[in-house]
Amino acid sequence: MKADERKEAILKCAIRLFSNQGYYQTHISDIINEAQIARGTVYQYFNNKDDIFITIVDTFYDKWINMVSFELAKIDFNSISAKDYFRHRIRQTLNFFSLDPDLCNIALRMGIGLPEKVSQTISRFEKRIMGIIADDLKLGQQNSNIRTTINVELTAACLTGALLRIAHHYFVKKRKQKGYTKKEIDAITDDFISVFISGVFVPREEAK
Amino acid sequence: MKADERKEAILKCAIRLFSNQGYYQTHISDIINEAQIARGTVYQYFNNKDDIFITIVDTFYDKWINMVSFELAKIDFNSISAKDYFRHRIRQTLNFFSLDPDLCNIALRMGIGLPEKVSQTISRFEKRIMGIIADDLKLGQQNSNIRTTINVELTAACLTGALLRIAHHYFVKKRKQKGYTKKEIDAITDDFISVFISGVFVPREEAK
Amino acid sequence: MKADERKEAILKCAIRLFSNQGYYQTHISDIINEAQIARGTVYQYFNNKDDIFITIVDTFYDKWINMVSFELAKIDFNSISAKDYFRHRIRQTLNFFSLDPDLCNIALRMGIGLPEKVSQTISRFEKRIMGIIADDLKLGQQNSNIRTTINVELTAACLTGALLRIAHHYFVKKRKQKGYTKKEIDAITDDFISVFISGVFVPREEAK
Amino acid sequence: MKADERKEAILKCAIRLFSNQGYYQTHISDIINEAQIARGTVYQYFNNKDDIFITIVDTFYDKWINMVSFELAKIDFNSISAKDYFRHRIRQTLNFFSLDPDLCNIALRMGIGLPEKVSQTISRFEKRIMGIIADDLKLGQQNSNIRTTINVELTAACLTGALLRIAHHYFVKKRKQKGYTKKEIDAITDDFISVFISGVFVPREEAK
DNA sequence: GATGAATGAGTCTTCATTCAT
DNA sequence: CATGAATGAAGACTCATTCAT
Repeated sequence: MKADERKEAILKCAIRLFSNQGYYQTHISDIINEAQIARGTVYQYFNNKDDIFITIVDTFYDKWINMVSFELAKIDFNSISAKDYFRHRIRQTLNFFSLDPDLCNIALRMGIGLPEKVSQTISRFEKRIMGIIADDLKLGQQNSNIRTTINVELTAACLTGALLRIAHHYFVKKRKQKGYTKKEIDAITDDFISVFISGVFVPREEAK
Repeated sequence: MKADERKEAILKCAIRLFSNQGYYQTHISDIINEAQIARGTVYQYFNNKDDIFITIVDTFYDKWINMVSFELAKIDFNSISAKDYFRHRIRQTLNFFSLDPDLCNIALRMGIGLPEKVSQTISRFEKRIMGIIADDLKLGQQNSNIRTTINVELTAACLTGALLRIAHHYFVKKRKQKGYTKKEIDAITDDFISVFISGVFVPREEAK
Repeated sequence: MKADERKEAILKCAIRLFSNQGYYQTHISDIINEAQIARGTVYQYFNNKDDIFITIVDTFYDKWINMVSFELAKIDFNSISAKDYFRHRIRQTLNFFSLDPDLCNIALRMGIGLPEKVSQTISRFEKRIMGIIADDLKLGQQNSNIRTTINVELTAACLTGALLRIAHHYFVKKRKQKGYTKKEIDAITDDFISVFISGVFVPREEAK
Repeated sequence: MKADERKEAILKCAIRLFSNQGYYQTHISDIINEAQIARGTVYQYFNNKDDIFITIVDTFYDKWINMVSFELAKIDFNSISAKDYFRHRIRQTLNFFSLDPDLCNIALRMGIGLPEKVSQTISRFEKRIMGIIADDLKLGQQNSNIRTTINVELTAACLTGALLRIAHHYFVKKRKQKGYTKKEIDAITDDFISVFISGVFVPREEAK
């Protein structure tokens, strides 16, 4: 097996294990059993256990950033309404999380108590999500699509919390063998938006 | 020192440590250093490390249940509007979390990767919160205060996620030396409600 | 067993093992087998393997420094000849080394390739010996007892090399069950002095 | 690259590494990085790590033996004085050591704690040096050039200890970029001889 | 009850060596 | 011959738990 494939195989096993058992209860022994390799082989591809974990979260993070940036580039800001824009954002993120329940679980549910460096990668991820939502809210306020009376910090946290929880709820706890269909994700997105829409957006008549 | 006081002292130290360092990175050595007691003494009050942790979360859980039940008993359901009822619920929960940032942190941010029995106490806690919110939503639907068109499960998850995140955001990450005042909590509550209210409740005119 | 006794017992075993097998080939397992204790017990008294080794060398070093300083205080510099002074110095050092062949071996024969911190304690020891010899030589030159024509640096290195090798030769390689007698050490000292004396000191007639 | 050159290249790198880091802290990985070859290639030229180390020391030993024997053959024993004979011996040895500081370091400073077979090659080297010095002393005694009263064993140990330490002191610790000149080595030799000569040899008047 | 010395199963990590390509 | 992926025995260190005093 080539180096890249082997590294990928190790990561694949590690993702499943970290998701199911968490950082501390996933041992190198588990990984080598799962991947059917020798103990030393792991250390040919990763410096240590932390390195494996960080690689996983960082890769997931990078993919998400790419997805978000790419989708933004495709949007025609003249023809899309603020509501549709938000719906699009929410849908894409949910869609992304839905693609890999294990990665979703690792990224969203790893709490405190991890080694310092590991912990940082997790919190960076969550901070970034919330930061982007806050920026979007401010942008919407400038364009008079978002009420200027809302507490942006709190609203961003609400949206983040709700979003991450929805993701975890459906894609981890209620995971489906074959994943969620596009239709199902759209339905979740619509329900999500219908909860927030009136509270966040100014009524249609008042918007430009 | 009497037995009860000693046990309480150990728990107090353990709460701070578990909150700051998490389950795995909090060692019995840390606890005995902090509590200024001998190693063996811990095992006269607790069976093992898990027992300490579970005692902490369970105590917190029981307090919350008591608070919720007690507050419910005081409400005059004839004179309170659905909106005010929800506002009240949210405010009480936030208030409760705000009382002990360490307990709040332990309860809300301990992810997966804990020993099985420990993990259960955490998820039981979160399930219960979401269950109560879902029940409240259904009750509201029966009383025509909550739109029958909403996805109850999802909305409950949204509210739970937003709620837990807000709690963590303000009471753990942005914790204040002297805790939050009643006024500040009210402000957070109002902001929280204003985000959700129109999306969740039917417009006032249509309600009875 | 009390803490001090236990620590002493561990050190005693470690000294013998380090002397016989060197740093790298002495394993914690060897020490616990020899000392009849559990693995963890070692780590109650020492941070790690390095700590054990450094403790041994540092203790030996401190003893030597004390001996050297103490002996110096007892000397009557008015009545002692330079030759006798040197003989005294040599005898004391040889006497000291002869007391514990294992410590002698550890201190004198541990070469390069040890962990940085460990390596430092060894080289500190050797540097100190050579420094004291160089100081003695300079003092002798000021008092016209030592030829001013000698290369002090080189001569100090010669004396150090010869002294340490003699110590190792007799007290480690040709070690005796019951140690060397005072008489035997005196004989070695005299032989040692007789090799160097005429080459180092100015002839008696020319000295004051 | 031809086989011989390749083997030589590996040894060259290994010498530098063993000298700087010692036996245990020099890993096969270090050698292959330094030599820019593949891991397996090392094992086509050497059986194992010990084999590399032993090859290095043995080669150095053989060179030294050749040098010593060759030099001995050139000496006209009728015209050379005992003092000049010793000076010649010392100069040649110092000269030899000065040629390769790394080999000098490996041969002179590798202490105990090496694998059995490795340890033997080192001690063989040192024993041989001391043996030759002892033989020279005895020869000198037969020719009445060396005092018959000296303790030959001790004196040989002194000379060996001093000689090796001088070599290490100047050629390793105070090594020079371009090596030592013949003139500098002569100076060291003269200083060395002047320390020992009068103490070892019978006064000139008494010699034949 | 309180103590703290002792325990040892359990983990991560290292690194010389092998062998199929 | 050269390569480098794979191996796995071996070693240091951790830490919750026990128990004699």
